[in-house]
Amino acid sequence: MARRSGTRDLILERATDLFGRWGVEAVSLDQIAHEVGVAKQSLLYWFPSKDDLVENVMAGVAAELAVVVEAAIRAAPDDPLDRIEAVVKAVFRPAVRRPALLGLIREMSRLPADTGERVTRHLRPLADRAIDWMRVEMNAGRLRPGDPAIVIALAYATVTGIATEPEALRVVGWSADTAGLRRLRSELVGFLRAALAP
Amino acid sequence: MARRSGTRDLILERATDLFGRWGVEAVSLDQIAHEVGVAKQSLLYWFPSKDDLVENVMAGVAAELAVVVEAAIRAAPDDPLDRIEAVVKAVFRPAVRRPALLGLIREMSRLPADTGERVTRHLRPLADRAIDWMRVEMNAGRLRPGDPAIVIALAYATVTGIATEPEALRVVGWSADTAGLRRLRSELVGFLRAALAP
DNA sequence: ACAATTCTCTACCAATTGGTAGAGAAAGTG
DNA sequence: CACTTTCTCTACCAATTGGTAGAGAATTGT
Repeated sequence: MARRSGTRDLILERATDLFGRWGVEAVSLDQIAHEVGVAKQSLLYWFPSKDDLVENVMAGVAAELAVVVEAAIRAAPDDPLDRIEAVVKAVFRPAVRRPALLGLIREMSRLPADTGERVTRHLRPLADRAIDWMRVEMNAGRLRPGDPAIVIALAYATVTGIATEPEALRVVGWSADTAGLRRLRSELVGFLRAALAP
Repeated sequence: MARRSGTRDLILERATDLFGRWGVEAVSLDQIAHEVGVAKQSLLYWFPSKDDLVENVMAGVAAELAVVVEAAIRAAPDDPLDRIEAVVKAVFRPAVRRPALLGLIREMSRLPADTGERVTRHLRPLADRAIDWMRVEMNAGRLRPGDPAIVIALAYATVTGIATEPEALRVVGWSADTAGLRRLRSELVGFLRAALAP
């Protein structure tokens, strides 16, 4: 078995940040190796190709996100709007601390089709459960009725978009200090509550 | 003066699509030249460097978007929600026909800071007017009150996100046929109306 | 202590990158 | 016609890309 090397984890960590910030194609193996402080060939020892590295990074991100979301759901109250707020807040924290997290998910659409497909599979169960849940709540009249799948996608797009587009926020004159962050999160929650309330 | 060559326009057009779809870094000059059906050095005649090409592409996109939005606003009714719906519909059409359009705006955050800054300047007047307008409507009680700048950014993130993340939509099982598109647009409008209504 | 395994390295490679130099065609102008 | 401007090309180039080959440490189990 692997000696549980820290190198591997370090590579994954730095690669996640770099890929998420600049895009997969824009980041070279040399660059990652240099940031990790190791020779490029050590990367290629742990991940036999760049594609392989990318796939592992993606799987890691998907898994981390799934854990965060599931924990938030379990701990959240029953009211659907409160629950959504809990999930958003749970995702917001790691997303802001590490913009690469959500940025990476956007990278999926640029991956070769089969790699994207494989990563997608990690996310689909999560999405399916979210859709089922939303359908139930809509039918019970506790959420604004609509196509649950699309509404989930819209809510996701709002959260991901706002968390990964510092440029858009700069254009409207927003600043990234602590107060700004709090205001952003609170407006985001308010926006979603209004969009989803029955 | 330039002979008003069609080559230049063709290069801009193909480059816009390719940059928007795959990201600026991922697309090579050779690739663009090949798709245009011209030698790479002809690109470099019209645009002395890749950076220069990128900047022109960005400026073109910003200008096109500005025109579409302003036209929609001028033609729209007075009620703020109707007006927002008109803008969304106006943007949705070109965005779907040409996903690169909005995708490119996301690329801005990956550009070298000064290039991004310059492109940003084309968009800022548009954003400023949108914010002022939204503040007025909020104060008049015709839109849900909040921080107008952030709310604009949130609405923008929703529209851009949903129009540029086919992957997210695929995960929730959405299909890109005509009926799917209509449903998507209608859900998007409903979502925004609910989010912004007073 | 010893051999096997695990890990990281230097040295190299073909292909591709953005970009330069400059020749030659095509068109407009006197 | 000659002459200038506008445009596209072939031929290169240094730097960087992802990746291979294989030597040499470090660590492990026996």
